Amino acid sequence: MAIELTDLQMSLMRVLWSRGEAAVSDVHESAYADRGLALTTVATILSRLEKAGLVSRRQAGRHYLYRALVSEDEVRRSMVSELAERLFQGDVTALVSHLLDEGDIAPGDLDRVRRLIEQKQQHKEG
Amino acid sequence: MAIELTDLQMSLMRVLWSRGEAAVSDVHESAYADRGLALTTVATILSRLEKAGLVSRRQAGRHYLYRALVSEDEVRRSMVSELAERLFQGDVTALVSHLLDEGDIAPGDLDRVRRLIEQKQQHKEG
DNA sequence: CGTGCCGTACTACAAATGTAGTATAGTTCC
DNA sequence: GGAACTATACTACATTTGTAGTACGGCACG
Repeated sequence: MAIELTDLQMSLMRVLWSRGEAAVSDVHESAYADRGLALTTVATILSRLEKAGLVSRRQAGRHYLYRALVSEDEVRRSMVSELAERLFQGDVTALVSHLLDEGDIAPGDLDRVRRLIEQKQQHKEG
Repeated sequence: MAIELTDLQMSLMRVLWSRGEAAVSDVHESAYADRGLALTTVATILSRLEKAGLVSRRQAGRHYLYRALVSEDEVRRSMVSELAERLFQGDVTALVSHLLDEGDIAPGDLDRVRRLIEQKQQHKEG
């Protein structure tokens, strides 16, 4: 169940997530902007992802349409918890603390996060 | 500056972080508990880490003593921000939200986190 | 009907990683 | 001094990933 995607794989998956279904050339055009990838490179990655069971494809005319088999949220869950495991021995709270400490969060956002927590706590109580 | 360590590398680094300096055999004994690694495997990883500039070593009698050149916190910062980049396009607040949403945080810890934020906000104000 | 284009399949290759065996050099104990 | 032991160095190999070239098959247009 542990999903680990690299930057490159993520950038292609993102296209599939946003489009639902996409041909190799579609993915290529979207991902090409970021990185100067050859079309065959995109095709290779997509077939590898298919072999790995992360995407499926169906014939549509003469080309294939690819579709993600895992949701972005699943991937996020999996990868974040892998990271928490790797860096904080699974202590998610420690990860949150780390994030708060690092100061990568703007003061305004800190407030937003606090309200998020309060909301969450009221749900529990309610 | 982007540091990316795999599980295996992390488990060896952790030994170095906790001991300060350690011989291959020390690292092996500590990491062996987790995974049934051969001593030469540990040696290989350590020399690769040295080549990568993440650890240094000095002769001590007939063996080497290894020492980490990057701190655990540096590694955490780097890897967490890589992940935030990869999964949330760098939006750290989104990562925090995700963590709060996933419910992997015990209610009590949620409280702890909230207090942490309040503290942090008072520091800013003060 | 032939030719060219489009898209996929197959092949290739270097770097990194997990994993470990073998060779070698120095030390220490009879 | 020789034998055994110990720790490191070197070599090896499969797998994954990034990256792309080439070959091949089918549809479309003239």
